[in-house]
Amino acid sequence: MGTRVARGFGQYSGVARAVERVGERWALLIVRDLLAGARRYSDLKQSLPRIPTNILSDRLKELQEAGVVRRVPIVRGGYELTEAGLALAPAVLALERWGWSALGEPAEGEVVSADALAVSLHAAFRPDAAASLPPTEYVLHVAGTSLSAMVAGGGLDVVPIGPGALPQPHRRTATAAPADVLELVVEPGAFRDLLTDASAATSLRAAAADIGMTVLAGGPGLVDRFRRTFRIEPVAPDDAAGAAGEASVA
Amino acid sequence: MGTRVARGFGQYSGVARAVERVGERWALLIVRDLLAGARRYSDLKQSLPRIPTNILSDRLKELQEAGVVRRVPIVRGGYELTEAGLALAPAVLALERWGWSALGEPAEGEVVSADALAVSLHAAFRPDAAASLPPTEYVLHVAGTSLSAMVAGGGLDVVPIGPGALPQPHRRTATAAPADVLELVVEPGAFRDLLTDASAATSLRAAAADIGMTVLAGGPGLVDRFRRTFRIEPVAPDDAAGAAGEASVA
DNA sequence: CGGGATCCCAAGCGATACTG
DNA sequence: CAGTATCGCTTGGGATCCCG
Repeated sequence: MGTRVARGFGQYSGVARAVERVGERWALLIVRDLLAGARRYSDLKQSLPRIPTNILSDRLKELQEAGVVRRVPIVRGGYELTEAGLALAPAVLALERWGWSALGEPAEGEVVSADALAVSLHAAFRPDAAASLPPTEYVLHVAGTSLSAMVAGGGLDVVPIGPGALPQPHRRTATAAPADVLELVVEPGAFRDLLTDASAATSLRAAAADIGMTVLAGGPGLVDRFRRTFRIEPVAPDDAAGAAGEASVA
Repeated sequence: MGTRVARGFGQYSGVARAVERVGERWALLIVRDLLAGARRYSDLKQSLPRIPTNILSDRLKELQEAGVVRRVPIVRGGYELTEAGLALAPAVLALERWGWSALGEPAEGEVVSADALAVSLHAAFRPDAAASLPPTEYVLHVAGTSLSAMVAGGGLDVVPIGPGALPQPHRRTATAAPADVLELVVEPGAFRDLLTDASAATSLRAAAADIGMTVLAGGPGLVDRFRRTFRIEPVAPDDAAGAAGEASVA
């Protein structure tokens, strides 16, 4: 049939409703990619290489029925988030932050897409830290994909670089070119270390080459600026022998 | 087999990892209930009436492997969240808030559990608003379950009422009895209206009986205080004819 | 009796092939 | 390019059964 009557959980609850709408396999990854901007069917298929085409088709239909996604009027095969879909941003970014704590090294065959990277940057972005820093452009090359993150005055704007399909109405308002530009080539694992603040805190620039990162452009100190602008707090590793009394939401 | 090798998405990404760990059907609802406190197998089975017992068993095993859940040392059949599991709170609460916007009326046969209710209150809680209000206890009776929410100085503590299993180490520190106590009996739909701030803003107390709510105890004004303390912003309904240019995370 | 494990069937998922 | 159709395989659902 394709479109399927969502199997409920029999609960009158917020998360139950949320999971009914965006909890099917692949659905939240589609939402994540659309959070980076409107995309066409083939764009999604490319940034989600392992999704079967029928599943992508089914999910897009279901997400439309759920009021999360709608078609872009003019563009053939174009999809974008509705208001309700955009409202998922806090939840998706929270999951993104949580997922980073478990992100280990990339497994065999795992890819990094530009959209995923863009959302990671949004999840890691610290507006208040950025507000007190001079405008900066960060150009990142990670695992074959490239993007540019403009940071100015507490705001963040990420756009993919390259033969970008679907010209976005990116409101990168013609601000004067930023004084500082940092351009990095990083391997996925090194990118995680960059954001996660893990081990190499101070010796990072020195050991840059060792951990899979090379600075193409940008003076010293810009890497530190990046790390103050983008950071995800790691979660304490699971303690098998934790003391008692642990419960309840913070 | 039971425990299953998690099917990956082939993505090196935070949300992909998150969904691999807690994205299976029912998993996030289990986490939600455990966010309300440690629970036993039978407690979970009761608050999730429609979960097949084998699925509950499988999920608990998987969540343990994922480092999200661990067994409670002494209690037989007791489960609780690990540090990593607790770190899911922001994501679960964000999903809870989003889900409320789509929560409509309860469908036939849908239940409301005390744990779900407790998480809803946490999701709706406004610490800054609460900080400027006098300490208050809210006793809610919704669809057969009851709970007490203590609000004092920007803090919230929710405990179920009744023959509560698994005596929680609830750090409801022996604060002096709150000056004000509001006790309500609300139907599920009315509870949603209470939180969602929807239509009946001012005429709420007058129309209390009409919308399925009765005040058992508490002076006038306490309902308004409740609504200032607990509120979830609704999401604009999906506009099928929205203008162009909508994209990117906020 | 609470805490699970086993079974079977239906539904969802994945891979491939195919069409407007 | 943007999907639809088909076909095995895997998972979830529901009932039953087992074990301490």
